[in-house]
Amino acid sequence: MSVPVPTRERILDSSLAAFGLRGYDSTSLDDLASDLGITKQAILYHFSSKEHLLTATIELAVRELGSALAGAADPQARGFQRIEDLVRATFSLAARRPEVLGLVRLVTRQGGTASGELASAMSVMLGKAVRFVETEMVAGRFRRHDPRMLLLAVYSAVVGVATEPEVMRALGLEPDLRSLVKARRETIEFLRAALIAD
Amino acid sequence: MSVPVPTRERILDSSLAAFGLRGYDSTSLDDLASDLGITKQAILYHFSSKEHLLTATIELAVRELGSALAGAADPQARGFQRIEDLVRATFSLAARRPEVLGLVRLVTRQGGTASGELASAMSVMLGKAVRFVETEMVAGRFRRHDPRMLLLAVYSAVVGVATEPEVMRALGLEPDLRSLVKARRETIEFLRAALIAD
DNA sequence: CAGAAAACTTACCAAATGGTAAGTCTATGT
DNA sequence: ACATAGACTTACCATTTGGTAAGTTTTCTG
Repeated sequence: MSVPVPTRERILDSSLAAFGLRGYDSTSLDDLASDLGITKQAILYHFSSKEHLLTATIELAVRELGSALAGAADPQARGFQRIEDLVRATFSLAARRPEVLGLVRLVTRQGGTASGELASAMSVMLGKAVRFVETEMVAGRFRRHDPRMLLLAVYSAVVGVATEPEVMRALGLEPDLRSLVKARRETIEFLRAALIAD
Repeated sequence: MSVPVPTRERILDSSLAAFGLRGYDSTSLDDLASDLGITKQAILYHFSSKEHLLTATIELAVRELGSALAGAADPQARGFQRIEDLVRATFSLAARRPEVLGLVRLVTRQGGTASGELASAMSVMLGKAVRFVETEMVAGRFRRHDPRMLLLAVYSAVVGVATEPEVMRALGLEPDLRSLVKARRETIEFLRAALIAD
């Protein structure tokens, strides 16, 4: 027998999916409630306002993102292997739970009140990444660039490829699993070419 | 004396800025109207519904995007120079009119009814780009990749860098003009490293 | 200058939305 | 058995939203 999932968690799951895939303003509490088979007031019982729900949802997304990336980042790995691990983890997350990256993107774009936590969480992750990339450059394993700009480009390329199915369609590629696998491989090759000094 | 701008165009300008920067659902017709100092019904006089307004706004964005890129793409240019021209044009557009790329992104992400025209316009542009990249690869001026995947990565990297100020902030970079210029230069170097076979 | 079309505004309206207040049901501890 | 607290639902409510209907003013045209 499966343990029943507490309503609070079910609400957070649903709102992560809805906010991440469709947007905050496009998702009404009534929509969420009827998806879950409860009433809007049940949501407001657990989260005192829609904005509080968004805050809690962002916290959940930060946890999911953090654990997805932390699980992939072997601190022993050096050079391009570590980048590849992270890219794979990001693509895996994009395939399994596209809403997580969608919400990250939503929040990073809109700024907003509730984004403080995500912003600081990202700052921490990116700070580590900057130091790693710098070390690799000093060691001569990566081409020399501005580490922050490099990461911005890498971040954009990976998240973009992983989360823009419509652009894939415009390119005549169906955004199915096989194409995503191919996109991942190509993205990794692309990054390898950009990063590795011959 | 300056010629007065027709209301219809002023509405389109405002809605392009609002839809592109804040999103469709987050922008009410009343908001747009009061920004323009007219009533909501004046908007509905020119555009029979909010969705029609979105359609017309997308058409405007497509025109702006098309002319910005067409102006940059010298058909004589070969090899990486042409990529560089396009990247410069994209960054210039992102700095001058961030809402255009914002709207493109909004539409490519959400799909939606009104996206048909943008999707087909993008298909045309991307189709040309694919053929160009293929030619360059055959001529040995670019590294061999899947051209579509390569373009997806390039598109994502450029649009991402050009339109995600919050990620720049998380990296400790202020999204001002100087940083944008630097981001442009680094992005071009990044792409050059990825594309050019030594 | 008449009048008709274009470009609006004022006045509404129904539905949706976030939120409040109060009640109901159920489990639990005493 | 009973009070109590948690987890809801039913019943509302004020505001916002996209949209309609009916005027009113401006502009063009014959």
